[in-house]
Amino acid sequence: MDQDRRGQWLRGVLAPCVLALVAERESYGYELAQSLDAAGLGPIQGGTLYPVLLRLQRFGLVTASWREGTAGPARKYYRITAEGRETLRHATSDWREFSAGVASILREGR
Amino acid sequence: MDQDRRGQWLRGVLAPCVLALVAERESYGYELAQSLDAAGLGPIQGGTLYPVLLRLQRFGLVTASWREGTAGPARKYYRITAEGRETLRHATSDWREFSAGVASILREGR
DNA sequence: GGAGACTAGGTCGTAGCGCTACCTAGGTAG
DNA sequence: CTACCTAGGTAGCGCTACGACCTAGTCTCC
Repeated sequence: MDQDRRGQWLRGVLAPCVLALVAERESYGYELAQSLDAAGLGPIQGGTLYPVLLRLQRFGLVTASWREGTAGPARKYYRITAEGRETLRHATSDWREFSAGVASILREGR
Repeated sequence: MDQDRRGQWLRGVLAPCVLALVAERESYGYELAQSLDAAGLGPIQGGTLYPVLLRLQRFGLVTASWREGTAGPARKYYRITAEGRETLRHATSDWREFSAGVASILREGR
C-alpha cells in the first residue's frame, strides 16, 4: 500500500492519456510507452499498454494500421476517430473536475 | 465506459482522501461518506467505504473507538495515527506529481 | 556466424479494489 | 405496525495494472 499507489491511479486515466497522445499525433505502442514515461507517468509495461490499445480499438475510439518500419519489426500505428475525440473531450473535463475535488480534500489535510 | 470512469478514478485515491478528512477532524464512517460526497467525489456506498476504513485500521494508519450516539446507533470514530499522517504526506505529494503529469498530457490533446 | 541488446507486438494468471446487493440493528414519525 | 433514517458490516463480481513469458526483426561486436 505504498509503492503500488501509482498502479491504482493509472486505472481509468491511462486510456484517456493514450487517447490524448494519439489525438496529438498518430503513433504506435512502443513510442506511446516512451511518451507516457517521459510525461511523468512512469514506465508502462507492454502487458499494460497493449490491452489498453486493443480496448480503444474495440470501442472504435482509434483505428490501427500496420506499417513496415525502416528498421526493426513492423509497427502498428494508431489514429484517433471522431468518436475517440468526443470521448477524450468528455473524459478530460470529467477528470479536471474530479482531480480538483481530490486536490481540495488533500489540501485541507496539510 | 462513461459513468464508471469515476469508479476507476477512485482507486487508490479514496483511502488518502478518507485519511485527509480524518486527519482534519476525527470522524465516523457515515459522516465521512457525506463529506466525500459534499467535496465532489460523488456518493460513496457503505460497501465501498467501510472496507476502506477497515484497511486503514489494519495498516495502523487510524485507530477506532466505539461511542454511543445521542441519537441512533453507536458510531465508530476514527482518529489518524502518526504513521497515518506520514503516509498521507507521501500520498499527497505523490498524487500532486501524478495528477500534474496527467494534466499535462490531457492539456496537449485539446 | 553466434551472442546479446534493442525494437515491436501480444497473451496469460494473479491480485487489488470499487460496486451492487444484502444483512443486522437502533431510533423516530405516522 | 410500517416506513424511513442512521450506522456498520459482508459476499461475490468485474475491471484492469502488473509480472512473466513468448515471437520476431534488426544491429553491433567479438
